[in-house]
Amino acid sequence: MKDGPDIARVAALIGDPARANMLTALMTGQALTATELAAEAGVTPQTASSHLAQLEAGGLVRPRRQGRHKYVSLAGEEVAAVLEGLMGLAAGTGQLRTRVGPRDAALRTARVCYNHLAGEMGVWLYDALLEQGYLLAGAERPELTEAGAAFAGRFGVDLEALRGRRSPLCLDCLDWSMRRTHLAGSLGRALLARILEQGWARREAGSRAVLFSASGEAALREAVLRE
Amino acid sequence: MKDGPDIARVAALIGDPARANMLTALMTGQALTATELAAEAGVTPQTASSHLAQLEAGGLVRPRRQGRHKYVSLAGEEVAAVLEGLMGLAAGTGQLRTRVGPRDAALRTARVCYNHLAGEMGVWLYDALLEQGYLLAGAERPELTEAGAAFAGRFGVDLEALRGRRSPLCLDCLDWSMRRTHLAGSLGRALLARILEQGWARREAGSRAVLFSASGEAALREAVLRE
DNA sequence: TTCATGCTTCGACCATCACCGAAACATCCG
DNA sequence: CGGATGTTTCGGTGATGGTCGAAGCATGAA
Repeated sequence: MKDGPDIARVAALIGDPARANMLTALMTGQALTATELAAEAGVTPQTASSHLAQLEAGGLVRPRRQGRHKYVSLAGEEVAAVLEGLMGLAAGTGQLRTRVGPRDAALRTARVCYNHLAGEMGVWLYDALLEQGYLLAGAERPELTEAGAAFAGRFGVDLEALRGRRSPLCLDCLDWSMRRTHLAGSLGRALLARILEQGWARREAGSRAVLFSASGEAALREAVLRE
Repeated sequence: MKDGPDIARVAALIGDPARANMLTALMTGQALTATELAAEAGVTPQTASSHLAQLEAGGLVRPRRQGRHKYVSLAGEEVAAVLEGLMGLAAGTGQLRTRVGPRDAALRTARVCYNHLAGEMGVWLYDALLEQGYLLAGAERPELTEAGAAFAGRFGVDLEALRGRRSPLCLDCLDWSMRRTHLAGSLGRALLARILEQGWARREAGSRAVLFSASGEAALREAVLRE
């Protein structure tokens, strides 16, 4: 039966190890050049070029030319969410590729998921926002309450600017390590940006890890939990 | 470079058209037999068997043998969520195939499966017991909770008598019209017995059909959902 | 301009894997 | 018991697609 949605085509794109490595590398949210991605995937630039062409045609990544460089980033949050979901499935079947180490622990604690916060801290933040009544879950997408809008203001997020964009304000994203939902969308991205701006946490170069300082973590909890 | 689980393995599983068609067919939540899935995928049973073995090894589907048939269903909600996400990524979201099950409407609605309730009502009852927290699924056999025991008492079931017997209290049984799980075991039998005793439904002579009256159906829903 | 760097296209090689025929195995029915 | 149906294993074939070398653009620097 040849009909049906082209789920196979998209999945086959992700299904190649070289392309999967590229996409995983792009989960940091950074835009990488074609040669950098070739190195990540462990293939020659020729091969990487072919892969990137396919990923573009499949709508998974978005290229941006700058001079003679070609910067590539994930096409959007939906792509990141699907990749995160796939990681959850892979982790669930015990097919971890990396042996557990200190770096893994850091990733589990807090990491970047495309452009928002994931890991234990991400899940905690999501749950806390729900508990404080700032966020309403249950529907197709989470919804920000009035109290939540006020909170965002206190947090230093310019909601009006975010609402003007096309991308949705709030989105659910599934965490592969926690198997729980955390907050994506432009609000999720803005919250992470503020956390970094405040110096509560910093990003490890070339990694998805987000390193909170002890005082930074306390400050975040304080900011979210205060009534 | 290599952080996170190996998504290529899982994605490659979904990436084959035949397997993708199988998974898409399973998105209804129904369990399908191996030959039915072969037809869905448009391949021979031999090929389908190979695909199913891979999907099982990858943890995407869960098999269940009943007689000489092999019923296969999705391994869990996470799998369905990922498939849903992939469908969203696919540009032209295709249509879902709708399979028509049994011919007799009455049998499909409610019937006797050996000694317990099957059909739409049977599946509804099973789901409702889960949702109310009366039943715990997921293990080898469903388990009755304390609240479930209390419910059984209110329902008029003598649990002590049932527990004395050798036959298991709770058993999963696969519905041939819904292709979903419903409750068998001595408790399943006792529940059906009480339903008939209360006059909520009656059996049609010489048939497996169980005919609920409108008030009887309402009474059953009331009894299960109250609180 | 000439050279260097980054990316893409072309061509060919080759491993992987889906596919099916045949046959074995398992289960149910009469 | 034998016959029918559903599922699995095995062996061999064929095709899709990843891979790289070599060469062809494109951009930036000297």
